Amino acid sequence: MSMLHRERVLRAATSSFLARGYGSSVDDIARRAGVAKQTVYQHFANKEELFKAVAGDLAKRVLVKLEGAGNENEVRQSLIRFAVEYRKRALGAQGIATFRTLVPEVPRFRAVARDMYANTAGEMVRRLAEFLKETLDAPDPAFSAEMLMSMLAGVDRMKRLFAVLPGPEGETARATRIVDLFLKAHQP
Amino acid sequence: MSMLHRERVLRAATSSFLARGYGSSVDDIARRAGVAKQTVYQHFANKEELFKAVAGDLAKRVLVKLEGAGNENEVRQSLIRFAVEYRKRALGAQGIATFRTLVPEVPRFRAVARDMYANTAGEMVRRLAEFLKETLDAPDPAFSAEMLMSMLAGVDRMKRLFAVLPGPEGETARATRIVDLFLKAHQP
DNA sequence: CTGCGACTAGACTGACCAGTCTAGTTCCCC
DNA sequence: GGGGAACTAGACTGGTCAGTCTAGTCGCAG
Repeated sequence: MSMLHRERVLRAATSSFLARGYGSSVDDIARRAGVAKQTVYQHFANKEELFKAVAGDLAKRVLVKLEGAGNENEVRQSLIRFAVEYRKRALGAQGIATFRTLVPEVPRFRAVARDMYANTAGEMVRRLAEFLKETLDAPDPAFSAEMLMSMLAGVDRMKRLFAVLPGPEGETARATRIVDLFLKAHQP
Repeated sequence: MSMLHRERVLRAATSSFLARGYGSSVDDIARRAGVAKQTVYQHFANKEELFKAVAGDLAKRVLVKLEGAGNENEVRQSLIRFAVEYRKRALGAQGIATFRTLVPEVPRFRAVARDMYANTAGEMVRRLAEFLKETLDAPDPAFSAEMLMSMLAGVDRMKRLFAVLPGPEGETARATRIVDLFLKAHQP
């Protein structure tokens, strides 16, 4: 029973925090979980601990695979696949809601926030850098990785965060255009 | 008297909202302004209106000038000056605090948020696109402008938002490196 | 059948807060 | 000197919320 209820609470808390931020009430979370408020406190010491648990779960959902490649065209294809997938996670409704929920609470949870960054965007940069080092022989792969990630989710994330509708360009087309610009900047 | 007090309230509200988000209490803002709570309500119908006024003021502080240029090296220098200045505003303590304050409240003020984007980052993209069209003859200047803005404040903004310390590289050096990468991608 | 641990509904405390109201002050304009 | 607009301190209402407490239910292990 115990773990089952814990899961229910965690799921309800996730959707509640995503929808209304840290301001969501514990009463509301308990109601959504179909559980008594006391049960919430049986599994989590207080609201902050519950939030940390939710935040940890949420952060993990951003990670994207990045497969190796042989010739030059395969590198491009791999990067495009990566780009499309990463944008799907980072710019999708859930990614944006996650961002909106976590960002304002960072001052309250500085250490946790740092870890979360390291396990998500930071980890992504590391993997991408490794890939670029092997395939493109980039002189500063970490820098290159950061630039590609920035182009994939810089202004476009801002637009979504500020409720601005994205342009008419298709997702794949935009990802491809960005990867090609990136590759052009990395020609020998 | 009237305007003087209005200003005091606005300034106090700005620093309060920046420090604690929309959750700041009106009592607190009035106290910081050295003013009775009633006076706040004499100038702003309610807390939401006060927040909108503050948000409008805050947003305007991001805009950066972009001066014209003649030969190729001057273009580079102009872009570097722009890059350094833009990063100073977008990534400085106040820029980050502004971001943290506004982002979670967007759902509450969708229309205002859209306008704010249009007047700041959006306007910036337009000006930059105009500049790139004239100086670099870029085929899609709006896209190029978005990519430069993304590289200037993509991953680096994320790092600051998540309390991750930025690397040891100096601000000017990083801005220069980004501009050079951008220019390399736009060679004919 | 006994005792225990997880659960339930719901009441309760203490705190905080937006917004209103009262009663009185200060200052300026007519 | 009279009137009005902006101001003051502070009390008050009605609401929300985190976290605790009570009293009781349910199922299971010994």
